[in-house]
Amino acid sequence: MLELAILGFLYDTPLHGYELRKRIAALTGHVKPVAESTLYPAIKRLEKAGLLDRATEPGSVAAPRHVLSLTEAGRRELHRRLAEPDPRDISDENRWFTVLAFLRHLDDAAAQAGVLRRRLAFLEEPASFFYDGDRPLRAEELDDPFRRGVLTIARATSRAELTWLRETIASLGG
Amino acid sequence: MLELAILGFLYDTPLHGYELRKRIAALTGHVKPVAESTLYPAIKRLEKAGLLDRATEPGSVAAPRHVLSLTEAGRRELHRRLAEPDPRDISDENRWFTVLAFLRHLDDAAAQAGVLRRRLAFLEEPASFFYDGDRPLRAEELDDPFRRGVLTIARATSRAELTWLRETIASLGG
DNA sequence: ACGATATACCTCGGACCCGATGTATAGGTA
DNA sequence: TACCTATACATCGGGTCCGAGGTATATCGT
Repeated sequence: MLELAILGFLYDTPLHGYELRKRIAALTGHVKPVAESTLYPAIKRLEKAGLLDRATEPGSVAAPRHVLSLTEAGRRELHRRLAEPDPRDISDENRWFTVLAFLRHLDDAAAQAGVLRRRLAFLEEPASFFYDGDRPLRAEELDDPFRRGVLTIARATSRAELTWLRETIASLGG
Repeated sequence: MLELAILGFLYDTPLHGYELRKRIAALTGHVKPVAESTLYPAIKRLEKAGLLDRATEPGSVAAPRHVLSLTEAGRRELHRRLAEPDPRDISDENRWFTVLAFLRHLDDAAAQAGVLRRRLAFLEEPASFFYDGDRPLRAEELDDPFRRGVLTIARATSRAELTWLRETIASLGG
């Protein structure tokens, strides 16, 4: 998820680590903060894998900046991660939102629609958080008000997203 | 999140690891699967910390079961984790849902309302995923249909949850 | 002159997580 | 007979993540 965000932001324009940190904080930080001690090693990983280039520039304010840019391999890797997301990227909303935030970088509309269709299939499966044996329970069947809340919220999300997915897939010519 | 689920399920009734695994899979597994090799070490951690007791029983079908039950310290720890959730438990929906799934174990209605109020405060803060400088952007201001989708879905979730939170806090006498 | 804050990067240890793999037993099925 | 699935537990290595702490420079307020 973090690596996808790094690749996604750098696809648009080269950035140094500190600026990257601020952009990632703006994107997902209010929900899932990312520590500096997570970001810098992640940058090193991607650099070591040949996906990033580093160019040292004199710092405009303080210490020298390491301006990062995607290599050709990095651009390909971003496309690969967007076109063939991990199952977790589909099911986990945090990761899914990160995919959506950068899906425009996949310039093929059919490939974009394919990714949306995978999320659609996931949401259309009958699933709950609470079961009676194998049968998924509905909000109305629960006594616990907090568990009822979980289902109420999840259902609202699911409805909004299903509507949006179907519209968007249609508008992509899928 | 995993540890909270273990403590939460065992609060109701003793269970062996394999059954615990199935319950956790039913609760959060469709969104965020938990591997066996994550569960068993987590059980050991909690046991080592004195929160769990283990009693070996002959297996009803196959290998002998290790039936796990909460110690008094384990019950206190669950209450503590529910009453004073980590900030991440409030902001991250996956973790928040786990808190909600077991919040009924906190028998004090005022404490329950306090936890809901923390989530309410988080949702009432003006936040987005995308910004123009410091100003959070609305869905309508975005050209990118995928990013617009993120905000559309997030807004639907937020609205449903705000309504539910306010109702539930009121009904708790908060 | 002093401290706080922002910029800009980094390391270390410990905790956590996962995939792969292993060890058994029992039941079904080809 | 052979294999697959389910039950039930566990370890190992590699990787990821975070909090705490460290190193500088520049700016601003007091």
